[in-house]
Amino acid sequence: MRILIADDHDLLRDTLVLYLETESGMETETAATFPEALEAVRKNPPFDLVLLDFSMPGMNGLQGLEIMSVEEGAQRVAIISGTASRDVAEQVLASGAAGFLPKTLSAKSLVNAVRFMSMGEQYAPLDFLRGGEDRPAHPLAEKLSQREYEVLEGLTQGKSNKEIARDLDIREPTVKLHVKTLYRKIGAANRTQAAMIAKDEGLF
Amino acid sequence: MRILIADDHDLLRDTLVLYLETESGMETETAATFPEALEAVRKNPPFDLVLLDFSMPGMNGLQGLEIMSVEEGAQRVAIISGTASRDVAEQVLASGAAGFLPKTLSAKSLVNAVRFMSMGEQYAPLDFLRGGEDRPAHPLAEKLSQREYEVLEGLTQGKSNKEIARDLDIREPTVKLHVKTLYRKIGAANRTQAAMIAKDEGLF
DNA sequence: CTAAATCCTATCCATTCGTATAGGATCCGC
DNA sequence: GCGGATCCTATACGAATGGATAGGATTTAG
Repeated sequence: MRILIADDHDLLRDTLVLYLETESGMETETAATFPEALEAVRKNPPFDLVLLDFSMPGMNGLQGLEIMSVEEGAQRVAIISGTASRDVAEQVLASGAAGFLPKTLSAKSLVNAVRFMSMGEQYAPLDFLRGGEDRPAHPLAEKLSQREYEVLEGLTQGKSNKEIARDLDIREPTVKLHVKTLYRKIGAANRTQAAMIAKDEGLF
Repeated sequence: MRILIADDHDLLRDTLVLYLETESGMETETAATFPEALEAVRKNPPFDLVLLDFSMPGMNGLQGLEIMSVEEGAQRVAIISGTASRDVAEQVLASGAAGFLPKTLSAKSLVNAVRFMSMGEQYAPLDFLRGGEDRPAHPLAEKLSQREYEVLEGLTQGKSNKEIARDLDIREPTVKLHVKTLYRKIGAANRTQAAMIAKDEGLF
């Protein structure tokens, strides 16, 4: 089974390659950037599975996934990420990727996931997706109400109160109240700080 | 040599442990959160070196480093991070940590760095620090003037124009102009978007 | 040296943001 | 059913932000 691992973290790449080859006898190739990965797929196909880091040079988030997906030499493409949130994972899976692998996955689970995906299945850790379907389950997010959570998402996208109000179909004064109360809850002094905090906490 | 590896990415932990033990015969212990790491250090000392992930549950950035540094069982403490920037690295080193290890380091370099640090030296990859000493050298940052760069840093910290003006010792109207022009340069519509863009690009 | 470019400073004004305050709606446990 | 909690709505106002415009200082190219 041939696998291409594209990740700019040498540390992970080096150790993961060793693990996959010694523990499960897979044949691996590596790349540190998205262009390198593309080149590897074109020069040395085919790969049973291509693992792309969500945040590496040239990747540009979902864009890289789209490009790699149409390559002949890449039968299946999966995203691996250390920071991405549930929102991102859902977008990845909706784009038809073979799977989404957070780096909080154990090495053993990853091997199983790789096998699973190369058989044509779509993989994602259930607890990762379930985590937010009903409730945020995040240390910070769980203090916020549903509305406040939605408003905070708007803040992280740099939207104005008016835009958020339109998107959520509520009045602007209401948005302003939610904004103010969520500042208190997360300890922000203004909207920029709120957005940065949410980002640091890995929300959205 | 006993090493404690604290990182919430199981994938890295599993593979790194295997690597360190088989390739260089080090004795490792692991933790997935900062509290776990603290417990390990107290229950099972001493460790020659403690590696702390900069962003893991309970870590709180530099705060975790300070706490761990005063522990008896942790002779030396180093920070490991996949996303932190040069600014953070400098703060870490200034706090008296044994070293700063980006995850872009190769596995081989990491082993060398671990040995180096356990001998009492302070380690940091030179190219990582040098990268921004004279010039930003960043695709996005190099379009900005020095002042605009400094103002943008203030934005990412959620400061008001007035605060930024005070910190840089310039007038507030000037800050407002820099803010406006840097919006144009980086394609932001407001300060929150500017901050998020800078964050995404890994500045600061 | 002159001219262009870049940066710092400044003023004016419309819009947005942040906060306080308050009434009404809904859902819950008791 | 009746508090109590939570959420949505609204008004009002001072503070901060975003944009337009313009003059002066400094640097760089020719």
